[in-house]
Amino acid sequence: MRAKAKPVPEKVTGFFEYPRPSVAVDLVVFTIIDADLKVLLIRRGEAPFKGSWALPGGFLRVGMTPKEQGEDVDTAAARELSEETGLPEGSVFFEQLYTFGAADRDPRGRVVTVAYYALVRPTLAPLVKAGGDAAHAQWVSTQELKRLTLAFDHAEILETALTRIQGKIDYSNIAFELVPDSFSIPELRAVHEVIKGQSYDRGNFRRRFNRMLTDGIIEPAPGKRITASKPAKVYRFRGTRR
Amino acid sequence: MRAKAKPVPEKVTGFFEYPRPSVAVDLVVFTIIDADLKVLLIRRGEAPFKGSWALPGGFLRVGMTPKEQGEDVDTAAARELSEETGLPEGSVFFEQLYTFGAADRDPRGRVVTVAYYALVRPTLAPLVKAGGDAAHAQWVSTQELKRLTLAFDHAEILETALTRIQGKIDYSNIAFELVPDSFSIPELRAVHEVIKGQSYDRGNFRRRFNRMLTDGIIEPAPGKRITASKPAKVYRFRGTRR
DNA sequence: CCAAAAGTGTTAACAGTACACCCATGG
DNA sequence: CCATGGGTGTACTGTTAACACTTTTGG
Repeated sequence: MRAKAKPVPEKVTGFFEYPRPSVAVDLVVFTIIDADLKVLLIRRGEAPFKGSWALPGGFLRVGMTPKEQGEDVDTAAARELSEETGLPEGSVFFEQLYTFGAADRDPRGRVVTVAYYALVRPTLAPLVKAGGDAAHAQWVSTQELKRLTLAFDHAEILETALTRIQGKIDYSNIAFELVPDSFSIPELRAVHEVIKGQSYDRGNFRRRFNRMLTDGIIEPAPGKRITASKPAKVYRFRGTRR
Repeated sequence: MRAKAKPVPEKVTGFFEYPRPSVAVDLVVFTIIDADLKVLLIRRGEAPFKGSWALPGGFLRVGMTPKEQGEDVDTAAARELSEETGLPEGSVFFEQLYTFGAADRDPRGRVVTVAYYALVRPTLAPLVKAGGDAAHAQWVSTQELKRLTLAFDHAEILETALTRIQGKIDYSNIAFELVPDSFSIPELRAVHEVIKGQSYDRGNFRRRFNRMLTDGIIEPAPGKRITASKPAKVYRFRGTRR
């Protein structure tokens, strides 16, 4: 059912003649501060939804000519992520989440948004508000978030992101994106607990961890964690450090 | 060369003034015929990639006014799916896959495509070519597909879809979308084997299946399968029959 | 030495794997 | 009655889960 509908000029299907939607990129940026899962939100300064919280994001930059067609959607996400957090590109893990395309999701006009989620290491999280464009961005706890009303369909996007990371933490390495470069087993366990909203048995978690050790996914790191009690050994993740 | 964007009424952020990409929907439609996983492909009739195989798809219909903003992206996928297969809407399972947004993925201009995958019951598969617009659509085996060159980035999209269903079949119910309404255990096992490209032990697969029985996910159905040997009992999936 | 949190050990239930064997049917 | 493929049983192994116990630190 391509361009059958329309009379077609030579060679080109003619799809340029149809109205096109705007394409946006929205970001669900997570971090963990004080053993609490937080999301980066901005306060909207303009209508619609003026004054309410929203996910950071922006529009895809599109070129005018076939030669210069603008940026990749992934590139746009990386750019926005860097702009909104003030952190250098490449320092934060991110991944495409889902595309939201309800016709009426933006009252201003037709906007299809490609949502991404990102995980900021707690080491970097405090630096975020220093960024230029990010002056209005804030870390909001996912706890108090239930009481807030978000702009557009951003509540749904956020819910999708939460579900995604809750699912992926069990079979992927995303948990390592939420701890410092070297970390103790209890620290990693705390990350799992915060994200899943449940507690894990110390011993059993440790055994799972040990399998990763023998599999070479993680390795011992120098140093210890100074706590109020017995100090914990620290480890390092031996994986793709983008 | 393309329609300059529209002037914008007051109050609006002005994103309408920027050039916008076209948004397409592409479909990876799977079925199983003769114990072989097949994908629905079309032969392109126009440049670019004239004559080569491509995924079915089409452009998102976008309205011109804030009141009439066109169809949801999901709706567009459902519509395309119905048009390309000739099957009624709602008869085929489909789900969003991933959004492909490389700037140069279409030489004609900027096109961001939201890819979906769909699973057609083998009962319906033979009816597909009867559909009006689908006269040029064909089921192609995923085996011989490796030897073909697909248009645009469709090879990558297809690969992503394959990986997705191979992953999901283990923890979801998508396998039931590739068998008739009533099916035997060996038939279901064949689906798993075709998709994963490996064989499963009869007895062990049966045990897994039995757990679903006691969990009430499936239930016995009337009838038997007539084979060249001992007839198999048939079952029914008690789930969302979209 | 005592509280607190790291780290170890033990056991039972369950799920995955491999494989041997029985059963119903068509030819 | 035999080949074929459905259906069952069993023994081994690894994983999960619950929980008790030991060790090392700071105060």
